[in-house]
Amino acid sequence: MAPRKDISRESETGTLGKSMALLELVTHAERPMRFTDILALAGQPRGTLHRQLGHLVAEGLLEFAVGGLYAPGLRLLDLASRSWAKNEFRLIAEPHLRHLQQMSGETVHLGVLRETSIIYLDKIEGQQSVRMYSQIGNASPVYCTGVGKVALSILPDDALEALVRSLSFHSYTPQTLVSAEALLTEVAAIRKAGFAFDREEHEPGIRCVAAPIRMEDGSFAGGVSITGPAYRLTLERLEEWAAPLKQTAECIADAMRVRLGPRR
Amino acid sequence: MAPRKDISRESETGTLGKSMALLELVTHAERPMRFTDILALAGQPRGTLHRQLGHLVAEGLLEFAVGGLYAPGLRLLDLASRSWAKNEFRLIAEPHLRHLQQMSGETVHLGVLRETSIIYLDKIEGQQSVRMYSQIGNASPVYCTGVGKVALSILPDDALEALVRSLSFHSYTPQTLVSAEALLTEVAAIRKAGFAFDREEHEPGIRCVAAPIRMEDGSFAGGVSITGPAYRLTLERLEEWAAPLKQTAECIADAMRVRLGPRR
DNA sequence: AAATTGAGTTCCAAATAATGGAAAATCGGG
DNA sequence: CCCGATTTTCCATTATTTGGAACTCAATTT
Repeated sequence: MAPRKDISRESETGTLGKSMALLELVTHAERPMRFTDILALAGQPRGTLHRQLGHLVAEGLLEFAVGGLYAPGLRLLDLASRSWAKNEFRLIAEPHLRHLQQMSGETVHLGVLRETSIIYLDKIEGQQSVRMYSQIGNASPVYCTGVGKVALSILPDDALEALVRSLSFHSYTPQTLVSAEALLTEVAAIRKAGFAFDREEHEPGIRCVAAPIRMEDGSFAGGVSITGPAYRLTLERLEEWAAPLKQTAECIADAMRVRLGPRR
Repeated sequence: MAPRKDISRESETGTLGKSMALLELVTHAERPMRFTDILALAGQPRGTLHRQLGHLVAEGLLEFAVGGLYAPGLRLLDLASRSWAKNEFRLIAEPHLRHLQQMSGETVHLGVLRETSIIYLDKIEGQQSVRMYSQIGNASPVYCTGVGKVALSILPDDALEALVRSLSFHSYTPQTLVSAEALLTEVAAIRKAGFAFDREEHEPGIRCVAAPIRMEDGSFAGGVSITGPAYRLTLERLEEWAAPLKQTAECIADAMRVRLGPRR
C-alpha cells in the first residue's frame, strides 16, 4: 500500500531551504538584528535579502520591530505548540515519565536524536513549576548529556562513527568529553551497561542517569533520564535508578511498537 | 536611521507562502496524514505537492514516518524554544508575572494579539507543575478569553471593528459571546472599567480577570490575566485583583518603554 | 497465478518566481 | 536643513517551481 524509498539527504530544498537558513540565522542570534547585521552574515545581495526577510515577516516567522529590528516571530510558538501537543512518542511516554518522576522525586527528561543534537520532547519536574520551555524543544549536544550518550549507544556502528566524526566538541565543564576517541570509549561502556551517567559533563553541579529507548528497526534513537543536583545525587544513588529506568525505557519502546505496528 | 513603511498585508510570499500553508495544514491536523489525505485538502497537483512535502521533510519541518505518514517535525520545537527564550516582551514581563502569581496564588498568563488570535507567551502556575507547553504558544480565540478581550479593548475603533467583523464565533460554553454586537458591547464596558472578566466563556468552570498592556503608539496589544477554578474564584474575589493587575500591567508597559525607547 | 486497483514517485517543457546590481528614498544627528 | 549611513525599490536576467502524464510498486480481486 505504501512504497518507501530513501527520501533522506537527497538534493536541495530550493527556495525553502534559503528561507529556513535565514530564519535559523535570526533565531540563533542573541538579540534582534538589523538589516545590515543580517546582510553581513547571510552572504546574499541586498535586494535578495530584503525580499526574503519581507516574506518571512509576512508569514509571521519573523517579527519586524520598531527601529528596523528583526526578531523571531510568534507564529513559531503556535506551530510548535501544536506539534508538541500531538506528538505521538511524547504522548505514549508521558505516563511512564510521570511514574519515574514519582519514584525518584527528581526531574525526568525525554529526548530524541535529530541530526547531531538531542531535542528534549518532555520534562517533568518535581517541585516548583519554573521554566519549562527553556528545556523542552531545546537542541542540546549529544556528547555531554545522558540522553545524548544513550542515543548514540544504540546507533549502528557506521552511523555512530559518522556522527561522532562530524561533531565539534565544546568543553562545557572540566568533565566534558571533548574528543571523538573518549566519546567512543564511553559509548562502548554504555553499550555494555545499558545505561549512561552524565557526570556533570554539561552543567557543573548537575548529574543524571539515562537509558536508551530503541526500536530494533533503527527508525529512531532516544532516551529517558533522571536529573538532579550533584550534592544530592551521588553516582551510587543514580545507579540504583538504572534498573527501573531501563525497565521503563523498555516499556515505552513496547508501547511504541504496539502503536506503530498494527494500526499504523 | 531606519525608514519604516507599511510592510503589512502586502502582496504575496511566493514559494514560502505555499510551503507554510502546507505546513500549517499538516500541523493543524488531528493526526499524521497520508499523502492522499493532504492531496485532497491542499488543492495542488500530485507532482507539485510531492516535491513540496519532500522539501519540508528535508528541512525537518515535517517528519515522514514509517507507513508514509506525514507529521509535524521537531525542528519547529527547537526554533520555537529559541525564540521564546529570547523574547524581550516575555523577559521584561516575567518578574511582574511572578509577583502576581504570588499575590494571588493562582495561575497567571501573558498573551499578545496576533492577527485574530491571542498567543500565550508565558504562564506561571501555583501548585503542581503539570502541562505548560499546552498553553504557551497556543493560539486562542480573542472573543472568549480575558487576555483576548482586553487586547481588543485597546485597539483603535477602526481596527477593532475590522477585526471583530472578520471573526467567526464558536460557542465553547453557554457563556461564550457569539456575536459581533455582544462582543463590541462587552469591549465598550471593558474600556470603561480598564479590565475584563472571563466568566467561564472559554472553558466551563474556569474564570479569569485580565488587564491590558498598552503602548500608546498602538504598536502592539496584549494583556495579563489571573485564572482559576470558578468554585474558588467568585467574580467579587477576582475584582479585588483588578486594581493590582492593572497596576502591574502598567509597570510592564513602562518597562517596555524603557527598553524599546532609548536603547532602541 | 494474472490482472486490477490504489497509492506513491518521477519526468520535463512551460510558466512563474527569485536574483542581484544599482538607483532612489528615508532617517538621525550635527 | 543638509549629510552620511541605512534601508527600500526597481527590473531585465536567470533559476526554480509547476503540473499533467507516465511509471512503479504492493495489496487485493478475478
